[in-house]
Amino acid sequence: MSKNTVNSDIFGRMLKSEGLFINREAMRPAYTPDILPHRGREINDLASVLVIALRGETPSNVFIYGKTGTGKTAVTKFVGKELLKKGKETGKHVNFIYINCEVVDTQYRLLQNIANHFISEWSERIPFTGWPTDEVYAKLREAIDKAGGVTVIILDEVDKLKGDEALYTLSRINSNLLNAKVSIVGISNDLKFTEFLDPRVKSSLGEENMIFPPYDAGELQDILKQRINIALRPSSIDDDVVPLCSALAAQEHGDARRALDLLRISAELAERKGAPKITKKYVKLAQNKIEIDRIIEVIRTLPTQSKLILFAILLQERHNKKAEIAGAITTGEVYEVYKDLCKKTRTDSLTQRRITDLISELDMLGVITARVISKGRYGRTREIKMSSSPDEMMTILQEDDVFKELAHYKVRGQARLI
DNA sequence: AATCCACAGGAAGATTAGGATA
DNA sequence: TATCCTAATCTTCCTGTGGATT
Repeated sequence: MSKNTVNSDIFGRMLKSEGLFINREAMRPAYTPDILPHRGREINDLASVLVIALRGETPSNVFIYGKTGTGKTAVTKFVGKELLKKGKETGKHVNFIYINCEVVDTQYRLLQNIANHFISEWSERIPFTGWPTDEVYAKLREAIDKAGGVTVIILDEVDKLKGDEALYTLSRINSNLLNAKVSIVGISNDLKFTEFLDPRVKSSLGEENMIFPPYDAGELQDILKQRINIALRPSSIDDDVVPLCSALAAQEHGDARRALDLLRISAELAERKGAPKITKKYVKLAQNKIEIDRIIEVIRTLPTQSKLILFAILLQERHNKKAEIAGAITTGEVYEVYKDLCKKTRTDSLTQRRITDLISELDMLGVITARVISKGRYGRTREIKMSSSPDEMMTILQEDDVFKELAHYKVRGQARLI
């Protein structure tokens, strides 16, 4: 935006200006396209298990594994949609319920959710809380039986479900039904998930297992191209952008969501800059933005103690820079500043042993880099560095009330050896 | 070659928080 | 509601160590 434009009717002008998008939604993770490239096999496999429902019989329970962004959710939703469509065409009674267990994560809420799917009357619905769990279960049985037919229940991210009792209850439900049939499709990105399950649940849930392999770079390219056709204006993208996004996402275990995010954010950044084309430059910027957003989110959800440590690191680094002290920060320095911060905020301080662990935790989260080095005669310690953008981190930390009173805190000068 | 710093990081036990159970 | 259980957190005590210095 140039400085001499008038500030009136900003939205009007923004709407009029040619954007890069035709259909922004098609780039979002939640969007399910009509064609899923390179997932024909998986669609077929799942469908061949579930067709049985259209013959009025109970399909085997299925367990689907695969890393994030390998199309598990998209495939199951797609097959579900087709199943419902065919059910309607052929007059067979088929129900399809999709539940994300990260949102609905307790036995009560799971049963309540499924039951409410069958109950349209608001007054009849099961409340969020208040009923004994077995009563919800009874109501659920009643509702499913009344609806009849075959019900396919998708449990996305089953590993997030608290306790395996919910799964046990559900896997047994068929023996309590007279008029209806239920089969369960569990989705998880944790391959080791079933190892910790009750063996009874394990055998009943894993009648059929499917593994979704990650996409390779070429497949990712096809996915991106397909979305680009729907989402973007023609010739609004450089030829080398798609290969780049695909290659970057392929490095991260072939995550299609990642590739799409990268492309969408590149497009958004390019559009915001008023660029006519998405170029490599914007992919780099997008990558950077994703990383910063991730770090910001991590910091925001950090426990107070870790925030204090990070704050101490930031302060010490700022102090060192100002005093022109070369070299990275050490654990001991951080601990001293940290203890002082605790005193100022009247927080209980932890021992240095624990701080050691918390520092390596911050390192694993990618917020800082902490490498063990030896300074010979002067001991062994961790060399702590900020990964990037300390100013943003500072801003985020300051959202926390604990830091309100530390706004003007200064690290007192201390003599440093070496 | 021996010393010794300034911590790393393992082991085990104590404390705490949160959730399940009676 | 009380109490019991478990997993996570934290402390205490400890041994180990890379390499500049002596």
